[in-house]
Amino acid sequence: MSEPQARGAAGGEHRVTDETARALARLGGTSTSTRRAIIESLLGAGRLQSPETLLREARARAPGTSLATVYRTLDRLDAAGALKRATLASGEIGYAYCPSGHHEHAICLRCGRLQPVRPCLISEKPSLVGFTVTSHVLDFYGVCSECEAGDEANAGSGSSGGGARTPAEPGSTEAPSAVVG
Amino acid sequence: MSEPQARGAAGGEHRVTDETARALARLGGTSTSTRRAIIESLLGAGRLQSPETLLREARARAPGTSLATVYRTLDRLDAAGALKRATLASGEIGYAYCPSGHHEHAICLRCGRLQPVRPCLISEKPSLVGFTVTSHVLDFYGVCSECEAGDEANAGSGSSGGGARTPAEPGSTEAPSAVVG
DNA sequence: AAGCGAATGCGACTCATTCGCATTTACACG
DNA sequence: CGTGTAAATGCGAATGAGTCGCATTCGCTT
Repeated sequence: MSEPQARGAAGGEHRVTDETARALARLGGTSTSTRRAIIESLLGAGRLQSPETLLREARARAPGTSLATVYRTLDRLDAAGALKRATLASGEIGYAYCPSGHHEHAICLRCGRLQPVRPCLISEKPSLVGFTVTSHVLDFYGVCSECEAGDEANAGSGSSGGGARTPAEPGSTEAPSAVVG
Repeated sequence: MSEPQARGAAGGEHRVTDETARALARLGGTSTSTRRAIIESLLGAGRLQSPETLLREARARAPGTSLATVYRTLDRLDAAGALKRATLASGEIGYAYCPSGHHEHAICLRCGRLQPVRPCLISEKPSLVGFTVTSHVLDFYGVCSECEAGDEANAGSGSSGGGARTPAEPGSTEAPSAVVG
């Protein structure tokens, strides 16, 4: 649900634009206003977002944008190995842009916030007999401090058990994108 | 497309049965023949399998099994944190059972073979400010030696080396040949 | 300014996954 | 060793994310 509590991008204006250009370039092909709108929505969020949300935000920048194009753009990003996809605790599927093949993140299953893990924890390949590693994904699932705070604030009124829903069970079905190098 | 392959397990018969019982217990609730059939199909594979394949194999053991129940069983396994789900290179979605919350694997994107990484590379949580980690997933994607061998065997006739994008047969159930482990 | 191929919007379509409900099964109890 | 009851199942319909085909529009090149 969710209103994304617009996070003021304090100070990063220029950098965001820069990153947008880079992402746009990654897509290959021509650079259209629709694509820019989608990329900007993706980058501005800093979290996993549903295609619907992405569409809404993209339309704010480029009216008339269609859901199909949102998916097409995500596909291209995925082909470039720059897309993160995960299923949140709510069941919603979220997408996010992740630059430069960095695929180690901390993911808040409540709000979808995405935080890169630095430095890379897996810098060298493990010794796997009979297996050629081409890429890896390391995800830490959990709850960010803001969501946790909201939790406590809500505790005591109404649904107490609701909080314990299905938060962090390990088996969340996340789907890796085939990140082909 | 697939060979139900008479399960003449030459060695781990007993261990498989044991593991099956454990998995069955994990599901909670009652222990039905349908569930056992599904679990056995899941365990016998040692790789990511599509729900359709799972259904076919389960039916060989318990005729009349329905796809809905396959999904229901997978759901329970997921809730218990014992399910691995991934999309293979062919686009097929595969499911596999992974015991005891171990979530570090080497995954062959061609054939879906799953190989646990041991010992756990991530034994302790990283220091992530403002984030409570509840679980993690570490996957190494690549190609297993068998698929690679099949590749070379096929190479030479046909397109030039660039290829590689040729989608291998979806869900090719090739002959198992030990080694994994 | 004109030409051309890539990109897009729209709506129909696919297909994995889920649901509702009547029926069957597993297990507890007497 | 029958019986009762809640859980589990099968079936087919329903849902919904994601894709496709095609006519139109847009970006870039000349």
